[in-house]
Amino acid sequence: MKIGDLARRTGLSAHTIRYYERIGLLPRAPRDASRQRGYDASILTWIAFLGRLRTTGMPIRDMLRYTHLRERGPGTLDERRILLEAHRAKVRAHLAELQDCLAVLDTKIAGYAGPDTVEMDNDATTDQRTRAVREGLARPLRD
Amino acid sequence: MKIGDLARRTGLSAHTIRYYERIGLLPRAPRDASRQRGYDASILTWIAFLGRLRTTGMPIRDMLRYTHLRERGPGTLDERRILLEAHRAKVRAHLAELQDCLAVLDTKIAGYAGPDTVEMDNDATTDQRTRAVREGLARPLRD
DNA sequence: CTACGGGTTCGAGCGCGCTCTAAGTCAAGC
DNA sequence: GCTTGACTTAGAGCGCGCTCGAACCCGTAG
Repeated sequence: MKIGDLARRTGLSAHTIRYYERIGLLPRAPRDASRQRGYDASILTWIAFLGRLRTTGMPIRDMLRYTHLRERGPGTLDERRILLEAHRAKVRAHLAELQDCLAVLDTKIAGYAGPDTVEMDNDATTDQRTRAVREGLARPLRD
Repeated sequence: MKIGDLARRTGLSAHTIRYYERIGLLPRAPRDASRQRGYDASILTWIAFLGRLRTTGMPIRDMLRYTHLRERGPGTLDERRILLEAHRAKVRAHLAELQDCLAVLDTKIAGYAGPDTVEMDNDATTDQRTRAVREGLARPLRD
């Protein structure tokens, strides 16, 4: 598989793939007679995994740490697990935070849609009234 | 309230608060006799709301759009609602994606922890053996 | 033979969201 | 009066993760 094919199959650009190789996220691909990279299908799973790490907000420097541990072989399993566990904790925390923000957003949007409107400056996150609204103690306001 | 107090109370730096004012996310604060900004407690709720938008990944340019609509008054309520609804949809999608990634991460960590550590195919430059393992032709190795 | 659509390298540039520097003003405390 | 420290401005700089440009090399189709 050439770099263009890989790009199409991963959604990364060829530029990005070369960049990942340059910084060490991807192993140096073997070149053919005209110095072009040739990829094995196995790279797809690794790229997909990197994608998960990226999606969950892992900085490249941490992906590199993981990658380098992996290259050092089975002696680094514990370290890798620890690294992933730490990352998982961050992802969970972020998830919780997002869910919280989403609840606020829901409340606010519900306020906009409310049948009765009092024009007030209430662009708050969780002020008294918003909390009351969420608990069904008051009707939403628009702002 | 002066900018330093506001910084302490919001977790933003004074630099960032000035920056937000400069770009229009925060209204121009009234200055005192020595040109220093004086804040009213009401700014806290607005900053908290901006924080929610930021946490949920809204780019500054969209926060600006919202801010400007808000400044134009009640005639923009519909537009604001639409903007927030669109944002909410993105947040929900992102949340789902994160949950999916988290599940993968859980599986992978479980793989590392097991007494028989199974070679997971998302952590591999999938070599011959790994492919064989996947097809049940060989026993798993640690990598 | 030539044009074209890939690929290669190296290094510069970009968009984002801050973050900091420099040079100055001001008010309070010793 | 002097020091300290928080504030002011305009504007430069930074870290991240790409993204692109320039100049060149190949192999194949017309």
